[in-house]
Amino acid sequence: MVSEPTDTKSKILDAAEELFMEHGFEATSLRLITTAAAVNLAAANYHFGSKEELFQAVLTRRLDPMNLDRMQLLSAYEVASAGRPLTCEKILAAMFIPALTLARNHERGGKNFLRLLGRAYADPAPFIREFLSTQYREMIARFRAAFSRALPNIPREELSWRLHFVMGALSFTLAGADMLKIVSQMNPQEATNDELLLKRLAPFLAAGLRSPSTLSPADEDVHYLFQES
Amino acid sequence: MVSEPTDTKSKILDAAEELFMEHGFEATSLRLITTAAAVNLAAANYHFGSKEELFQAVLTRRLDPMNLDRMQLLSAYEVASAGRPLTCEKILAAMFIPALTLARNHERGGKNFLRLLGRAYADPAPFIREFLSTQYREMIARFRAAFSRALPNIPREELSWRLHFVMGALSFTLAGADMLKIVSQMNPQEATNDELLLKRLAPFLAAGLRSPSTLSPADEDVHYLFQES
DNA sequence: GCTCAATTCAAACGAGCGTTTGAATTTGGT
DNA sequence: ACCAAATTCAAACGCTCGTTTGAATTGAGC
Repeated sequence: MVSEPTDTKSKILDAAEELFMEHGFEATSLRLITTAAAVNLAAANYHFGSKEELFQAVLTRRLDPMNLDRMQLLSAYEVASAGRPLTCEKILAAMFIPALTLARNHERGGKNFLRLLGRAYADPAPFIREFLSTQYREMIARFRAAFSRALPNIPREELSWRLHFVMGALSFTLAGADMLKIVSQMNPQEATNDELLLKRLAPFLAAGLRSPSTLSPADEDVHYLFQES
Repeated sequence: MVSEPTDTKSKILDAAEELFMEHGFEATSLRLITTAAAVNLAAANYHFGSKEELFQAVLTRRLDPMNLDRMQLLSAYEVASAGRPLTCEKILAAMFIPALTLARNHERGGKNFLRLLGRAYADPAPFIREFLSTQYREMIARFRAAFSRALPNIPREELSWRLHFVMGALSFTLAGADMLKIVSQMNPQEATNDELLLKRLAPFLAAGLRSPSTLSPADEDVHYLFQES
């Protein structure tokens, strides 16, 4: 049993995390948050300044440690490999394990936060996009360099696309199992098993990352997507 | 030059499509839409009933024909293959080509709509999720069956996951190139070239789809993601 | 040219929003 | 015990929202 927070600031953050996840940024009012947190409405503005700053605080609280963990884990793998390039699976593990740890450690807020994060990726609000951009820049740069060493035959440009696809599949997957109800009648027990989910996602993405670059030798010759019959 | 619509209903749909794409559902007001469309505020409720119904009308207008095209294209490929299972690339082409056609045909609204659609996937509003779920159910079922024939060695369950990842990477990619600015300093000319984008995405996803199923023989034996050193 | 339904319009409704205010209360140092 | 800073609180401010209303305008059929 996780002990409930006692200070106003944490109570607001916890309630905001859950409600932002459930309804999105725009559709979640400060009155809804402060009522759920059992604090006064003005406390939100007093402690965080504005609704936007509260949202950023919700993200920062868990995102900063997670991305730090990712980079430290990647560094540890690189040290252990003694100069040899890492496998794609290893690099993906450095991305996924901190996310899994987050999902498990804070049983109350962990999964909620990952869903919130996945949805924030697709939010059109400029302040959200700028915030995420700066939060991720350093981590993405580190992982891009690692993938570049792991896949020396993939041109930089194509690797950028593939890293983009990886982030897409990951965030979409973390954003929630709702789409699963469309795609399949998934076993609900398994659908909530994040570890198994990422164990399926990692090999899928590793295979895509390793696939030979079709565009680098002669971009203009690749028309198989539109071939006839 | 595409001729501007003259009737009120189309003017509202066009303005709503662009503004919903730019700001999201909650953050876009009917006043903003009707002002941009140069029509009276009440016209939105008169023609569409409510803001939610207007949003659904925006999606339906292009989504229904696109998904019909996808299914017809898949059927055409299946007929042409004369009973032999299709390749993953072929099935993915049946998913992607109608999206590309949409992006190119309506030069004004095409790309806007795809970005709107990609963002709608991640919108937490229940009415949006239910709407998309019913809109996609038939198409997803058809493509799942096609992939199942193309990949007989992948267990049904794992194929559901992989189809989920495909939808994730696709919708994330369609939702906009904003994340690309994080992932890389992408060539902006290329970043807006949807055809080339999907020509990079399709091989990436096909490789992931074809990768051997690691979990089917003995689920509990796969711990490589957490192996030491 | 009249009729009647369809459409457009300006105006308003009630509600909820983020934020601010200023007083009341609590807290921690001396 | 006292003071000053930090925090909580009820109330309100100004604003925008989606929706509704009822009259004005349009337009096709007879």
